[in-house]
This record gives sequence, C-alpha cells and structure tokens, in this order.
Amino acid sequence: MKKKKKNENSSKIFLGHDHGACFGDAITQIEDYFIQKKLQLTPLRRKVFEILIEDHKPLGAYEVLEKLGKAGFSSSPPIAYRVLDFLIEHGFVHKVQGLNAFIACSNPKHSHFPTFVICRKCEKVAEVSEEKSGLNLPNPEITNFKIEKTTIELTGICSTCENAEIR
Amino acid sequence: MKKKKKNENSSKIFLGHDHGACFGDAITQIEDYFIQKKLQLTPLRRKVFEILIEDHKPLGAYEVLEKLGKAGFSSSPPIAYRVLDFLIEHGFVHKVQGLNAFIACSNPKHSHFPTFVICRKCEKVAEVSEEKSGLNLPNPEITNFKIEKTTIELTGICSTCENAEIR
DNA sequence: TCATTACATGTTATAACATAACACACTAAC
DNA sequence: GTTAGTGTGTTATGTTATAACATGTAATGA
Ligand SMILES: [Zn+2]
Ligand SMILES: [Zn+2]
Ligand SMILES: [Zn+2]
Ligand SMILES: [Zn+2]
Repeated sequence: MKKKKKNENSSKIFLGHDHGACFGDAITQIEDYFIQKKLQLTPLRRKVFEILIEDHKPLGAYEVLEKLGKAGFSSSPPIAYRVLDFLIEHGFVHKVQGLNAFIACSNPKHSHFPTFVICRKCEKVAEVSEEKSGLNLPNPEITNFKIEKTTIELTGICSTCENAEIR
Repeated sequence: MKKKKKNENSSKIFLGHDHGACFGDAITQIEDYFIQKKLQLTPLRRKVFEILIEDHKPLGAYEVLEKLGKAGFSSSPPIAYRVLDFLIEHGFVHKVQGLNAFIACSNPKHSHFPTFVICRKCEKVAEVSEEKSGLNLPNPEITNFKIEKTTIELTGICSTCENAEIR
C-alpha cells in the first residue's frame, strides 16, 4: 500500500485544513443528516451552524447570539443555548470546556471521542479524531465504566508559537 | 516479581479508596510540600483544602465559600477562587470542568495529567492517574505541540448504576 | 372540525460561575 | 522606616447558563 498521503509532511494538526472544502462539505453533511434523520434544519439552526463553521473557531454562546441578532434572529440567550445543545446532540458541534466556547465539528461523519488541542498563545484549536489522538480507552482499570461522552482537551503551545517565544 | 497487589480484584476505580488514610496522607503531604517550597499554608488555605478533602468529592466554588463562611472566614467569591487557583497551581486541587467544580487531588505526589471518570447517575468522580488511564500522548500527529495542561474527563455510567438502571 | 400532540422559537427573569479593582495588614529586606 | 512582597478582605461587576412560561405552526386522528 504505502500510498503517499496528501500533505503527509504538513500533517501538523494546525495546518492542512482546507476550509473551503470543509465549509461546503459540512453544509452538505448536515443537510443530508437532517433529511435522513427526519430532523428540521430550520433557518435558525442552519444559521447557527453557519456562524460556527464560517471561521471554524470556537465562539462563546453570546458571540453566536450577537451574530444571530445581526442576522435578524432573536438574541436572547436561550435561543443560542438551545440550538447549540441540539447541534451538539447530533454531533455537529462540540463544546470546548476550557474556553466555554462552541466549535463546529471537523468531521461529523466519524462517531468519535474527539481530542481538542488548544494553543494558549495563538488560541488556535484543532480537533483530532479518536483514531489519531493516541488515546486508547477503555483500559482494564475502567472496563466497568461505560463511557458515554468524553472531554479531552490538551492545552499548551504550538510549535509555531514556541519558536516565536520571547522569554 | 508477580507480587500480588492489595485490592487487585477490587481495582474498580470507584472502589478501593481508603479515605481515612487518604485524608491523613493528604494533609501531611500538603504540609510537607509547603514547607519544602517555602509556601505559607495559612489557615485559609488549609481550611479550603480540608473542605475539599473532607468528603473527597467535587464542590463548586460557592459551596466551598459557604463552608468557609461557616468556619468564620470571609465568604466573598474572590476568597475562594484565589485559594482554589493557588492550590490548583501546586497540584493539590483539580478543576472538574464538566461540573464547574473543584476536587482534591487523589495523589499529589504524582506529577500527572489525570483522567476524571464521572458517573452521571451517582455523580461519583474518580481520578485515574496518567499511567493507569490508558492515555498515550503525545502521538506522532501532535508531536509538535507542547502539552502544558490536560483536561480529560470521561462521563458515563458506572457498573453499579448500570446494573440498577430501570429502563 | 376541532382537540391533542409534538416541536420550534420567542420572552422575561434569574441563577450560577468568575474576575476586576482597590484596600489593608503583616513581614522581610534594605 | 521605607519599600516590596504576600495574603486576605470588600465592593462591584462581568460572564455564562437555565427556568419558566408564551406563542406559533404543523401533523394526528377522534
Ligand atoms: Zn467532532
Ligand atoms: Zn500557537
Ligand atoms: Zn491529581
Ligand atoms: Zn454510578
């Protein structure tokens, strides 16, 4: 096999994200999913998802809310929280606990326990899939525990920022 | 070698915690650490730690605050947050992000990236050490990222609660 | 046809969590 | 005895999240 993967050298997690494609794919994926599951991708839900996928970075609920307001929707908190919770339930959005923020999933097709890698300096956030995270759960010690949800966030400094560190 | 470990069979993470010993050890450990590092284990700091280690379960900052008040300390929010932050810095307390709560470390001697296992039903929380968590980081994909801090929380249902599930 | 149900959104009010900014006391160092 | 560092106290405010209730709309099916 040994087929050379595109971007093999630039597989650093903060690079290699073709967001143009990502954006389009994501919209298509959510549309398909909602049809298949007979859910309503209402204007509000679509807008919230678009807001999050637009720059593909974590946004606070109140930031989302503000953008909703500018787009003509109500901007009272429950509006944002409800839709965000809904999108989270269906795997299109994740909450980044360390930032109290919400981010569009990078690959909703994978059912996953994603890892988020967060640079404290440039504040970039990358979602790393289960298979690639190096995470290997469950182990014997937690075999008796049924994992339903994970929060895995690695905070630190990316190589770009480290090289630029002054101190 | 093959020396049989104590509690080998009861190594389920929610069991096998001798809290009597844990409590005493923890106090001794924090005292030693503070002396060694020339830090002040003031009455306030000691009390906050005691509050957290007492029942050894996660408490919200405002719960800690209330207990501080009852013990004769000030109960304005910054008091709790400052001391909690301080204890976190020195590894004696962790924040459980998923619960907005604070918990005494189960083993401050280990420098660690702990995993928290949280039963959503009985709300028990267990801290699993790095070596035992099955976590295996960094992996090739995140080699260029310098991890400074981790948040790893596994939420689900423990075997005890699962067996008792009605639905 | 007209209740019943389910669902999506809207609104008000409030709860829960966290920090900024400043004040004061104590100690150690110079 | 002034200065700097540290620890605690206080007031006010900022940020994040939810409870409770109201309205609108569409599908179901007596
Ligand atoms: Zn994802
Ligand atoms: Zn960076
Ligand atoms: Zn710990
Ligand atoms: Zn349980």
